[in-house]
Amino acid sequence: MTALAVNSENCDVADIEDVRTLPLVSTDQGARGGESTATRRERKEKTRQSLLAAALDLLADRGFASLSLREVAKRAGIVPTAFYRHFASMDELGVALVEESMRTLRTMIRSARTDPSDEAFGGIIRVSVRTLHRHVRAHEDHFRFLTRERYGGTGPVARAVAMELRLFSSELAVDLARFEFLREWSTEDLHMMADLIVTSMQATVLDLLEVRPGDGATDEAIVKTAEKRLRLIVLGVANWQSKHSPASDREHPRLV
Amino acid sequence: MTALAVNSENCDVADIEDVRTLPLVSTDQGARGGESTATRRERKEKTRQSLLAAALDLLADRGFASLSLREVAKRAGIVPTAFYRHFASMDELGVALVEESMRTLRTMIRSARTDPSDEAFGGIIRVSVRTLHRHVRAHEDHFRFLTRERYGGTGPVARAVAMELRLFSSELAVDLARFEFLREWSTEDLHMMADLIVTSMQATVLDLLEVRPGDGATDEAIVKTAEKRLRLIVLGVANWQSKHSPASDREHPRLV
DNA sequence: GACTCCAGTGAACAGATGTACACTGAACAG
DNA sequence: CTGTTCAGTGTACATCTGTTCACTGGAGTC
Repeated sequence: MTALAVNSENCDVADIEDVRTLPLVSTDQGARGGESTATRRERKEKTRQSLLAAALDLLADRGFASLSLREVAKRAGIVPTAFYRHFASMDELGVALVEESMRTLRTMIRSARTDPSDEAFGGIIRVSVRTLHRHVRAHEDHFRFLTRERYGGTGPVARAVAMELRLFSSELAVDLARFEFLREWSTEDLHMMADLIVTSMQATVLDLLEVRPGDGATDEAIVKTAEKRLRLIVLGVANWQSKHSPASDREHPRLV
Repeated sequence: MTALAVNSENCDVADIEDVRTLPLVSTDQGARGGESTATRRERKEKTRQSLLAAALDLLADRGFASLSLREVAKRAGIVPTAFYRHFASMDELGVALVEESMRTLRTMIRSARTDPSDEAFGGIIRVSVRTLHRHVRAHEDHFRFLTRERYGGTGPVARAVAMELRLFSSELAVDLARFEFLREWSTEDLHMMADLIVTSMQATVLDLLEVRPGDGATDEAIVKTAEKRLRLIVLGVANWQSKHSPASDREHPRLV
């Protein structure tokens, strides 16, 4: 138990970050072989990545809860006990996986935000859904992990995912607030709308992850449905608005 | 292995149904004690229910995949090996649980359908959401199980849930088709709309299941948000309609 | 009353699991 | 060159898992 505590103190992410502040000039001296030999920290980081990759790999068709430490270690090519050099428990590995997956998701958001799309909601919808589609296909494992653990999980992992997704929805609400004709909406309603959009997007992700080759439903069809769904929501929003404040009966940028 | 096969042949639901066709007059003769003594089939059914209840109980804060046969048996008050008298595997128990939960859900639908609500969508929304709320609170375990396994599970259990939910969504689409001003919608679009509604309802269920006492969010707030979400969707639908077929610009029954 | 059936028992198994412990050897610091 | 650090190894153990097998005793049948 004492040994475990020591491990958890020495092998955290925090540790790696701390170490970065130490003098690491010795790399020039140490890394002479070029490839076979590497600095100790490099090696450690590498097997850490192996562990994460191994876990993600095994998670392709199972829940995180059914993953055993030994299994992950074996697939990563290390002995079970060496696992503790990197994570104090499977839960910690899981949280790290959430962070990694969330990085993917955030990259997607940034990509969608900075995309050259005009002010029209219709353009935004098309671009957003296509961005989503592209990223889901490029990182299926991450998205699968996130959706699965969000609803299926229970431990610290599920909590971490839930928190991040709530944050995500809030950010979207802020984005929405920028739109001219949503200016008069209450924050509460904006959040409601953001949640609806996020929920709808999650459904799309699920659809994309569940298509089996030769299942009838193609990616194209799913994307089209997703766009329709969002257009439906936006139409509701527009109408809602004009109902509550007649002043905004002026033209909206082409909506659909 | 042979023994197992024999068990799975003898202990299915099918078996119980078959037995019903046999002469069961002997009950009059056998059940004399009144309560302590019971017919053999009654006893069996009772411990079967115990098994299902035990599993559902354990599933309160865990995934089905992390449930062990021994655990369930122990909580049901029987020895592990006796489990096989009722189910050939945990998966089979899981599927039975899906059926039981789905019965709850269908009861809810029927209750919502036959409720005295006028033709107005607004009334329907209010009644539906309140019906949902009531049933979720009355059978939290069932709803928790269904949502968790739908998204988190992987095995036959998850497949069973997915199938039932798809069916559910289809039924809703048929219901929607009855509305006057949706008559011109394509089946495809109706399904899209039904999916959106079901998805939104699922989100509501999740919200309801995740409130912790003293979490800020009350049941009332969740119900209100849920109603808003649905109203938003319906508004979108109404507008969509009037966009695609100008003929229907006539008055809709008061929508919100 | 004698015989069959079968839900539930209890001991036993092979395998997997998490984790403690003592170790090795190469990267590292002086 | 010398001593330290530490990622990774191998052994070991207690615990839990699914499943087998032979059994018991009471309900059900004739």
